[in-house]
Amino acid sequence: MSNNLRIVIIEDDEILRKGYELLLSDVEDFSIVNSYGSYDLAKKQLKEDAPQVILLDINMPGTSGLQAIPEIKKMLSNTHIVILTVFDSAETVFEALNMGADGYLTKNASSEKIIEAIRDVCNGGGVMSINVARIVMHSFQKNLNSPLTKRETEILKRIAAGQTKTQIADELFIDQNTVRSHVKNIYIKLDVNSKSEAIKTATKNRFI
Amino acid sequence: MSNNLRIVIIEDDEILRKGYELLLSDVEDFSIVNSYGSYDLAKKQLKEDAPQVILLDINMPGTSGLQAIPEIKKMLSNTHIVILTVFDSAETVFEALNMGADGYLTKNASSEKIIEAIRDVCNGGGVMSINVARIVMHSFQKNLNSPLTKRETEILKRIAAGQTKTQIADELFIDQNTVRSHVKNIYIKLDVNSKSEAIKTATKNRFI
DNA sequence: GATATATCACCCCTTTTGGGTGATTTTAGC
DNA sequence: GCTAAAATCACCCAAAAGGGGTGATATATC
Repeated sequence: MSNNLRIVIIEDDEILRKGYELLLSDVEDFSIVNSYGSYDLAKKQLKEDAPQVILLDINMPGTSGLQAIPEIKKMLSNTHIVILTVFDSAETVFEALNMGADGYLTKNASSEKIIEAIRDVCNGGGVMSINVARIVMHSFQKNLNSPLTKRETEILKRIAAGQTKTQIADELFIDQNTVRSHVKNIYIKLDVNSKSEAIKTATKNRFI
Repeated sequence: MSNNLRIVIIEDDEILRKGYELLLSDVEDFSIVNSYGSYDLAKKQLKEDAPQVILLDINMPGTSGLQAIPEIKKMLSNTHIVILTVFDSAETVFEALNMGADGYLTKNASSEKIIEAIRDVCNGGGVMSINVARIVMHSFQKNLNSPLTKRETEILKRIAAGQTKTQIADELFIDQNTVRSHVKNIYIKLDVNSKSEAIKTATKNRFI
């Protein structure tokens, strides 16, 4: 009993919260030590709860789940956070991962997936449900209709990496003037007239 | 029969290739139209094969799977590519996704997963197996031990986005001298003395 | 053979950068 | 409440990089 996996649920929808509680307390080696309707309600007691895993909703009254992540991480550095939410925009996913979430499941995840995810994060894994993976994957796929040539793309990538034209010229074994020439063409094609604009436009359109 | 899902397998290991063939040809609405031991062997006939899905290995004699992706995409724009490989370094995964792969499975994926993945990509989804998801997730998680303060991180992010100190000062409503001051501290903390080095170091260590 | 791409050359001037040395005010941790 | 860290601003300097203009040439690619 004492070696059970300690779990806390933070979810404002009472039906869902009770549902998760029921589901997870049925698992032999899981212990639901507490469940809360918001992070604000949870935060004073989390230290005492000392959970290994927190199932965290994002959309909650008061402090949002995203804001809560760094606070939890600070307070309980060894606790794994699994986001369990309906939100699945690319921005939300990335922000959650950036904040330090160990997993991101959407609420249509099956019981087995949730249980599996809890075990996985405890073993140092990261977990995401398939539709989240889909979002992440798509956000990586380059725009195939880039107006930039191969060389121009190469150069713009390096500019985005902070390299100067001199460095780029050296590393590509071409003249600085050639780099300048490419950069000019890049600016024309992207309809910009500075480095930052070029990076912004190219990033937004996934040309690099 | 004519409405069957047309699949091509490109995999140099004959045992595996035959195994996949056997597995997938058992699925009612799947048709293995062809299978090849390398992309070089496949490329002349792929157009004729007109597959909806290609299962593609990465490590193959001749043209690698990664190099093959853009070629396939160009030749068969509506064909979905699912990488099926033992390689699962973050770089490889990202490169494959960047090249335009629609899925990335590792070879320990179960039969059901592979079949599910094939159906998923045909429905416009992206697919990744759990260990790949793990890699992707970890590569997103910021280094929590960054020596940089919040403000310094903010400023370095903007420098990485190609903004000049003037622009940064304007957008953050602070003086250019303040930005300069922060940048100097950033350089000291990262032990670098130029923009590009700072971006490189910070990116490598996931400080930004 | 025409068009796109990649390569290089020289002009101009303005902006940015990086280094140095300082100070003041907030903010945050103990 | 004290102390240290962080954030803010000021002014010096010279070198580097940036951006705009206008060209040429070779090599692909179609």
